[in-house]
Amino acid sequence: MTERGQRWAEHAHERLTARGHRAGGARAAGIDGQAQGGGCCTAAELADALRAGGGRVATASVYRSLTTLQEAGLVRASDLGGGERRFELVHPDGLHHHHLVCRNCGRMVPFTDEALEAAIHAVEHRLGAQVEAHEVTLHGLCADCR
Amino acid sequence: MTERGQRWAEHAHERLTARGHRAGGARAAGIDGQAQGGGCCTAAELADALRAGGGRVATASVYRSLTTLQEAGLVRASDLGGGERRFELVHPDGLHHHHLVCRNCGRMVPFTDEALEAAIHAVEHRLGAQVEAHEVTLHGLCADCR
DNA sequence: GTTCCTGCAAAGGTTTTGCACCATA
DNA sequence: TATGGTGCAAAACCTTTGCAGGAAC
Repeated sequence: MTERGQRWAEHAHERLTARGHRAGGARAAGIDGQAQGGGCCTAAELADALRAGGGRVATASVYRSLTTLQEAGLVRASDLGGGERRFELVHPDGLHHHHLVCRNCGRMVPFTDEALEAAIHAVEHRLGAQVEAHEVTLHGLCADCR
Repeated sequence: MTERGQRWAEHAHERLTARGHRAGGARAAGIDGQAQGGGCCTAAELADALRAGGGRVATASVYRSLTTLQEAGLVRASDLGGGERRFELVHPDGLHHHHLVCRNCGRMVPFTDEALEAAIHAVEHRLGAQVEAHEVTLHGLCADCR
């Protein structure tokens, strides 16, 4: 697990406890699994990962944990295509990234870009809207596969 | 149907014929339904629209038509959340738009933005990737609901 | 001890597949 | 006429919900 993921996991456990939630196995699967997986996992992947480690967890409970994490603003659901919902970490420092999905190797390459964020902010102003979240997904070939 | 949608429908029928596909009822539902619906419909909506007009079409066939349209580069699937896949028109002039999804009224507000496109193009270059398609989705409140 | 979380099972929804029939070219 | 598209039905898939048991506080 990356140090950044570790920090997020601690932050997530603390925030859930502060909100009055209890700590159980499925919650650990949701949080620690996300932190270890880098934060772009499906519910089934998280459940499988915990079961592979000897744990016993129901996929349904992972969904429930992820719903709780969403409500607490700790993860965000995103459909990158493929019919399955993936869940991303929301870091306390506010930094977030977007994704390039490679159609050859299937990898998801995360990236950040200030100009992109600025452009989105400008669109928000121009439309008179109030943007609370946004996602950008690029489809094509990653640098390795090109 | 808008004139732009009309042009797209003719273009789509021509391209499918050129690719050796035959014209049937479900294909008409896929193409004409998309053109009339403005190009942001689910498969079920397209099937219902045709059935409301007295036609008889299976939802499964609409899915098959949409798959064919995707392979021909005439529509693009996008998950805007909500668990259902929506299909958007791909216009021959290359112009495309993105969406603001209002969490209050549920409306999808389309928009275009050159600075946004430029920023994405710059990201593509910086990553050394080859971007073939991209989508930007904003979530929040539209101008009316704010 | 009480409340909430969890596992299991079943239901719900969307999308895909199998197969025989029919229409297009 | 031969091929591919179509409708119907069933399967497959992901996600949600109900319920009783168990764990956390």
